[in-house]
Amino acid sequence: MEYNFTAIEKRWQIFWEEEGSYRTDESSGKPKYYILDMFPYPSGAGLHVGHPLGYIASDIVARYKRHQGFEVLHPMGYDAFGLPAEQYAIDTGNHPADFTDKNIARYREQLQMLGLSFDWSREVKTSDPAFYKWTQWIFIQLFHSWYNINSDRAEEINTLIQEFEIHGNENVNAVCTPTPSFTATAWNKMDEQEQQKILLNYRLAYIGNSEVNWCEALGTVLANEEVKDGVSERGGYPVVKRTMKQWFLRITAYAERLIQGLDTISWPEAIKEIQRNWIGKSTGAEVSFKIKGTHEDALDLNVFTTRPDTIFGATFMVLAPEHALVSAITTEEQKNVIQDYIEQAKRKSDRERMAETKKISGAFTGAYAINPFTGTEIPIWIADYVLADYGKGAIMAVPGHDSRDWAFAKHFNLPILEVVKGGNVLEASYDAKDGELVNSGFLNGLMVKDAINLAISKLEEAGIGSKQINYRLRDANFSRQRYWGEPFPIIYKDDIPYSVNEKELPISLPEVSSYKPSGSGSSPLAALNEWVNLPDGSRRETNTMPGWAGSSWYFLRYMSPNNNEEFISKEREQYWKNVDFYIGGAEHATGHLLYSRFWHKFLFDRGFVSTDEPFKKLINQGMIQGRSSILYRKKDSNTFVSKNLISNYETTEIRVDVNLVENDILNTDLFKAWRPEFQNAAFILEGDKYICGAEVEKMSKSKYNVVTPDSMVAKYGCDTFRMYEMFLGPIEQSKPWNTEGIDGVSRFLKKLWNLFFDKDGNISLSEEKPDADELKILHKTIKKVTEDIERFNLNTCISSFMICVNELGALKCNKRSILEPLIILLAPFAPHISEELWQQIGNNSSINKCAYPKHNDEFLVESTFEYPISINGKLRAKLNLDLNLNKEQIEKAVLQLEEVQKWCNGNPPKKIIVVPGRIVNIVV
RNA sequence: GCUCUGGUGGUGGAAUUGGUAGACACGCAGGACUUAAAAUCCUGUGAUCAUUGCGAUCGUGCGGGUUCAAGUCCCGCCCGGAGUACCA
Repeated sequence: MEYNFTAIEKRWQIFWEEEGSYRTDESSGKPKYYILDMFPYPSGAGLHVGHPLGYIASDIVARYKRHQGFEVLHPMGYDAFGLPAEQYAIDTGNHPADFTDKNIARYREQLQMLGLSFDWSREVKTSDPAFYKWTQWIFIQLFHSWYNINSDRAEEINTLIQEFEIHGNENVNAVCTPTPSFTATAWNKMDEQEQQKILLNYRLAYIGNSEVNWCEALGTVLANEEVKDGVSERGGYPVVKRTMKQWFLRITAYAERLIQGLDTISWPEAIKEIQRNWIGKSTGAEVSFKIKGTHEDALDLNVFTTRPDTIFGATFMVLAPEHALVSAITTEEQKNVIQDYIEQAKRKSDRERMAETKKISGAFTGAYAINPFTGTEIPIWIADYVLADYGKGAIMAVPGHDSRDWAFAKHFNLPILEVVKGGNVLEASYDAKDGELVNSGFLNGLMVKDAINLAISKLEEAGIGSKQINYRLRDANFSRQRYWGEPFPIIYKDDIPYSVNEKELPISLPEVSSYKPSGSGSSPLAALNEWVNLPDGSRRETNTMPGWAGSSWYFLRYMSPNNNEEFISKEREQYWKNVDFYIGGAEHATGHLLYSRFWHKFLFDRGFVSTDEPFKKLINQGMIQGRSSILYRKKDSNTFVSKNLISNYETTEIRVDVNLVENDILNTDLFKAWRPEFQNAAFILEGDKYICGAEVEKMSKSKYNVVTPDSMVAKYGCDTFRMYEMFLGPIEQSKPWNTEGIDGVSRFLKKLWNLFFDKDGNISLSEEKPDADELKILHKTIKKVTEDIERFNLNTCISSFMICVNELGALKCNKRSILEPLIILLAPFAPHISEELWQQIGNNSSINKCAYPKHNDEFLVESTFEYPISINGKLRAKLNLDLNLNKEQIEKAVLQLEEVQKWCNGNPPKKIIVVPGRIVNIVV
């Protein structure tokens, strides 16, 4: 019987579907295992061969865990809100939902074709009102919460209101927008509007009037994570800073816990490091400087520094141009200079500012600060190398020990002072935190570390400074001026935001006539007068939520996807807890993976979930790149020159569809038919072949290098395709797609198939007892495959299967006792062929229900070992010896070898190292 | 610049605790079967030299070191990929 993969795969996919093989059942009483793939955005292009890499890997683990007796949650769904659908809607006038649903249908079809064991009954999409009802609900919880530093967690806003009513805000220790202090009496006297304004300073979802990333081309603001190199991540349009009223989420409240939590989860070190850097914790001190000529209680200049030890070396101060004190301290003579500089800085876009980082610029305010320890007067400058929104927006410049300050000092001819020994401050700044303090009064003679501590305690004693920790992380901008996103569950009364009643959820996305952003900074929803303006005079929030809102919690929804009463069923949450194993790309390191952790910690604080990290283990699959095929066109002609002949001609390169090329040889007939302009193409061949060039680059339509899983499955079957994707190499590594090697896997499955059939094509298994060799082959494979799945080395599993089948083939083994466990072992990797063979050999229930085979060490015991004999560390001979021999016996046997005698040349060996069961090394 | 990664045959890759470098595949070459091709099977395949046989030397980005023994550990460099970028 032929191995007809098309028929086999279809048959079992229908069977599993009908049988409900992959339905998850929380009542099974088994231990749970939650394995998750990252939420795909269903793009119009569908899947290419790179996408399924992670899906296949997670599917193998899911199936393996089921065989191991776990109840497995392995769901799939769609991050369905997003810009491409909206852009399509703007361009065509069609509803983005239609476009999205069409794409989802295509995605699902492709995923099902791969035999992935998802529980499709749990499929979710973020654009479904039944889903975003709960995204809006979580937002309301954020709105109704504040972060209490004393209890170090988020609490319901009522606990804050109660505190205000009794003690005012004097004892409140919260992560909040700076708020003047008030007493209980004052609070109780305030009217509703005043109280709400104050509460907004404390809420975890709040409205801020601050600088945002405005992207004119997209007509919306973007989060820091959505801006790369001064342009939008999607589309690459310029982004400028602009002050707007926006919703923010107070993620900064969780900065420390987001760092600490990294130590408790099993993630790639690289991703953890990216998150640590993104959060950007730095420890130092806040120091307050008096300004010359102002009174005691007048303006102080506060700075943040990580090097309080170098305070004696501070020879000037620098403020950000936007700093609040600038206008107050600037002297009459310097007013114009400063004004000009501020204007000039304002005009620069982020991009220009970045491009000009090497250019040094600044202006002198005319004012002086007083060094609290020396009394020295220090000139105060402004410069755009100091950022307004980091630290205090002001620094004490120590040119001797900070390279940026040094460059600034050189440029403006300011004094440079050495206060830490170790470098030559006339040549370059000495930034290392290592060395002895000099020229520094009471710090002299101390090493940097001790000096930092002493400086801080002196500052604290004098009441002019304290230890301080700063984070680079900013609160997350949560408003988008877009149509295709979740509407906010917020209405305004007299400009004060209130959450809508939870019973009114979901606030559905209304129909609009135009999907275009208004451009003035409001969304298409703002044009819907009837929707916006409510009968009682209040009005709705018209922004929508960003793309990452739904993806920050979707993995919880899979646990109880149809629950209409709660965002997550309590008992289901108790069972599944969090994701055991998460697989996806590394590109979400500072977006999705950080926001999800933030939301999860928040939900944990508020008692809605019982774990404080969402994803216990994370693996990043590598990218599969495209391998483009290149033709060389003779200049100004329709003649194409084969690759190795191009040095004789002047040629230009063009890319050709990789589907017209096999093993780098162009099918010239297909090429002529590809496009009308190539109909009469001529070729200069090598022999009778046209050899193409190749380049590795991103897989994309425009490069004609897209290979789809559909074409691979049609040609080789999905079992072969699945195994080949795994065989390519370690899952984490990026590599170019190359179809050539797939034949090896295809041959392997045919060889396996043939083990089950006699030469007339009839199924034929022997019931004979297996011999020691056969058992060894099987159990060696079981051991290796099991260990490798546990380590997630799926590529070497495939090699082991190949070795096993090759060895059994050589023995012509067709014994049931060997082949039956083998196909169970293989079932997670190639489920269809395994199920087919399983049922052909007389089993009636699905192979999916079988327990995974366990290896038995007894069958693996060897009695002899072929020792590699090296002389001076180089392999010279081999010798088969009994493993029971002791060191002396081995030594004796080895010395008698002719080869050894030859190398010894009559002299006794200097030294012999014998590692029993491993190696013998002789030093001569 | 800083941080993280990686560098092994013609190609994808293996070597899990310092112990036979190149498993397993692809490709290539030769052979068998065939009228022929495809498919299948067998043999060979790191490089150089020697080839009548034995063999010898080199070899995991480069240069050092530790060790009986280094792809693996240590020190210093080079190159690629990713992240980040005036973060005080």
